[in-house]
Amino acid sequence: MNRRSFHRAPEGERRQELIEATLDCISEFGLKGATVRQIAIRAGVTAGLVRHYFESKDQMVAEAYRAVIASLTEKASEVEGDPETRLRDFIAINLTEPVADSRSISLWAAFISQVRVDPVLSEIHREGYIAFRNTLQDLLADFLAAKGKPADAETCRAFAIAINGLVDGLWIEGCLAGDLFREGELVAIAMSSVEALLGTSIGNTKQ
Amino acid sequence: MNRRSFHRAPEGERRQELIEATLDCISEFGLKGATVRQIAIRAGVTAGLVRHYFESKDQMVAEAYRAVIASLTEKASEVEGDPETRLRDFIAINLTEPVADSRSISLWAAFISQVRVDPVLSEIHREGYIAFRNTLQDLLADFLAAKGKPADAETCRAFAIAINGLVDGLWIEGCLAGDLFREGELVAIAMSSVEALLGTSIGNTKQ
DNA sequence: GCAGCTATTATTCAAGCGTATAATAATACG
DNA sequence: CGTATTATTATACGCTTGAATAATAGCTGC
Repeated sequence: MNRRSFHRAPEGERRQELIEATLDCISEFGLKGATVRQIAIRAGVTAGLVRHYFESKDQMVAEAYRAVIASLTEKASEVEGDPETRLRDFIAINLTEPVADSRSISLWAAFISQVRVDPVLSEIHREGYIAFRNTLQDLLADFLAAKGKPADAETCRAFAIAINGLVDGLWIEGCLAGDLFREGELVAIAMSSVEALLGTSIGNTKQ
Repeated sequence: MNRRSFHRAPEGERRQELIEATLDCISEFGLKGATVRQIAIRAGVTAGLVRHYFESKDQMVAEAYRAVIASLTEKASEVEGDPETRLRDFIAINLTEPVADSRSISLWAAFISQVRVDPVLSEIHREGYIAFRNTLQDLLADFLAAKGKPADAETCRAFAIAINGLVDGLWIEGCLAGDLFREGELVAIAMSSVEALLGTSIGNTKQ
């Protein structure tokens, strides 16, 4: 009747570990395979503990989704410097690791597939999407203004929609079939495409 | 001890019904909620019948995925007319119903989330992606040639990657948040974006 | 209109699911 | 150093799952 020995995790840390373990399981085994038991094994605890930190498994999964959205968003909103640099970095960040990798898209797709099913996830998604596009739209407004181009709201909106679509689409291509592209090819295509769309150089001189 | 009455379905028809019911359930309840019993109810049969037509539930799901890929692909590859018309129709078809709707993306996402998990689904995905991009690349080669623009393989490849990304990205935006866009807005943005990318009018005169 | 075939139903099974509960080991505090 | 607190383990429960099996209803050909 020996019980396992264990250590009590500091405030909030175990919660974080459980969420991370949830994401690991979802990306490796799918939503279906991310069972409470599997997640507990991954986190190095027993299954019962989940219910000590979360009201239900569903609630834990929803919080895990928030974490995914945050990680996909935060890197891109940390760009600094003049508008041109920020735009360039925004594009590059979203099309290279760690944002662009197969784990990310597995997680993203798993949750997207539930958006129609679960109103909670649906709301989390919508907030994240709007925030992401607004970040891009503001970036474009600054950039166009700096270039002396027309930057009215309607123009920026259309550009933001198009470039958001382009970046998302290339992100997906890269995540799902990265081996079909040469090193840096997707970023290069994105840069020249954005230049063509905006009708302006974005000084992609680092290459 | 009355048994339910039933009718024997003609060759192949029941298979098709089961696959359709599978897709209905996945889009409504997610992969997790698409149980053999739920699928059978949707198809109007009992659960046992599934195993009469398929070796396992997994095999049925894989065939359902093939059906999704086919339905997302076939409409776009049926375009006819001169290269300019075909390119325009290709874009429009992919960004309007029935290709662009919330059911489609739920299904697409559900399967994409499994690509890392299940090698069978992974292979189905890759074939579909390559076929789709090749269709687009051929379309672009014809179009550029007709316009007297350079249409070497490398150029077409880059354009195909970019436009594929753009269309996919806009498709996702439209599917997930269609209410954030005005009627026809996404198609219009796609058309003018492609014109900017290719540096050529695509005679979007129908508008 | 009957005999044979098989598509379909009905029922059962073991395994795995999320959750509930009780025992206990680790820590914090006087 | 002893005691209260609670994070964690261990175990059990009711339910659902995909699958296997046996019984039977509907069709086909003669």
